[in-house]
Amino acid sequence: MIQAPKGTYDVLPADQPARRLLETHAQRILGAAGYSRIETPAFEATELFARGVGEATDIVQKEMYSFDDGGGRSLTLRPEGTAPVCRAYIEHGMHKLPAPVKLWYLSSFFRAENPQRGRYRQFWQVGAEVIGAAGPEADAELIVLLLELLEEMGVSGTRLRLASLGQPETRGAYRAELSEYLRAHADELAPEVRSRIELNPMRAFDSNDPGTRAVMAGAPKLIERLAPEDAEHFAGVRALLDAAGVRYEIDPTLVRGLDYYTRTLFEFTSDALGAQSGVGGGGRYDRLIEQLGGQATPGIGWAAGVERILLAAPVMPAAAELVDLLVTVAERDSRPARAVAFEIAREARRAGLAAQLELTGRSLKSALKHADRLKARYVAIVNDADTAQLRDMTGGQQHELAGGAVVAAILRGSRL
RNA sequence: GUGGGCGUAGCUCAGCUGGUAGAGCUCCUGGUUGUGGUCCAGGCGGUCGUGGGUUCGAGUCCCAUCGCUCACCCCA
Repeated sequence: MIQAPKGTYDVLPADQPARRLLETHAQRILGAAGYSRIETPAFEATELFARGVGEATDIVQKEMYSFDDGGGRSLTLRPEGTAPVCRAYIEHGMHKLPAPVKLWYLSSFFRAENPQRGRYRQFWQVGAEVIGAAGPEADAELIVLLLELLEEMGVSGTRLRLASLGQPETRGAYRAELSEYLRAHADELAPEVRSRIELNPMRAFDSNDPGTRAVMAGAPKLIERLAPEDAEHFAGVRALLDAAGVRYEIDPTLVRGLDYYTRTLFEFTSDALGAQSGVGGGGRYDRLIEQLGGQATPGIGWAAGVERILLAAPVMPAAAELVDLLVTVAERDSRPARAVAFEIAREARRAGLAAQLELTGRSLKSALKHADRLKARYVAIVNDADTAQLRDMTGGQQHELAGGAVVAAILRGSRL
């Protein structure tokens, strides 16, 4: 049996209402704040991600679906949304639009990871980007919008973690300082932490090992090393969030797997999820546009995982679709009756009714049973070319009328 | 890439220490000489993930393999 590829899944009809709700909320919340929807290609030049996301990141190193386009160019199924949006911003000269440019998207992304709860190889993200605004208001606004979306969806047990990374130079210097500190205390660290000192020293902050924790308590924090302007920007963001009554915690150990972040970094987690507890997060990327060949332009954005939001949100009962009319025939083999039934269904739809034609040739008993399950209000049973029975399924009353009068009778009957 | 758990009808599952497959739901037909929602009866539907092995005999034991799932890692 051919199955969906590992880490992918079918969005079945029963799954649609919850997704549609998310899309509706995103459209309303972001649209009201002046964000326009954008859709970029599912694949891009590999170089876009190598340069944008960063050569050294896990995403670029081992998680990209890359392929040759047949002409010697390397393309990659997009693993994230910010770099493509920035590429589109540059390509279409959006810097000439009134700043800032505010965009949102709801798209699927691809990463070659081992799947688990809340983590797929093709997954969906809703994301928002503000390009061309450097002040802390943009940061705070974006955070508040994501919070509103999560609240609107009923995502439970959320926490907001906040940090500032400063500038890449600050971060580089800090990283060297931290590595040096860890090396000096190497014999007190857990082996797996020790082996990652050069690779990812920040992970040492997450360790549960007692010895490591003791060492980390005295370790230098990036937030303490921020340049004055960056510290001021961060204080500005915090002041706005405080004033808005948004609860958050400062987490100096917050790390994200993309190299382009500067200054503000944030992440919402939910304890309703499994190991993949992040529902959405983002940060500022003031160097990215320039790095991709545009004019130096500040930017900030977030992305939230659709699957994770849905996992952490209450399950939606599938609302039954309304069916006004099911059209069937009294005698399965009557061709004239079938022709009239076809015409009645068509006429009903043109009149704005939700009308279905019985298509499988079931017995009349079965057709009525079917209508009952569909929650159809009326069933039209076509006798022959001229007459039909119109049955009201709520009460069971039924009367005979001309086939051409069925739709009019329903419209009369359902008028309130 | 690594580790744990699990793979029996479309779905949810049963099948004791090995004796050559079952239930409920769904679906279809009939009970109603065309008329639903309850009820009753019948029917459709399974190479027991796959391939080897042990055995007179394997869904049941052993090995391998594939898939799903959770976790590590990382992230949405």
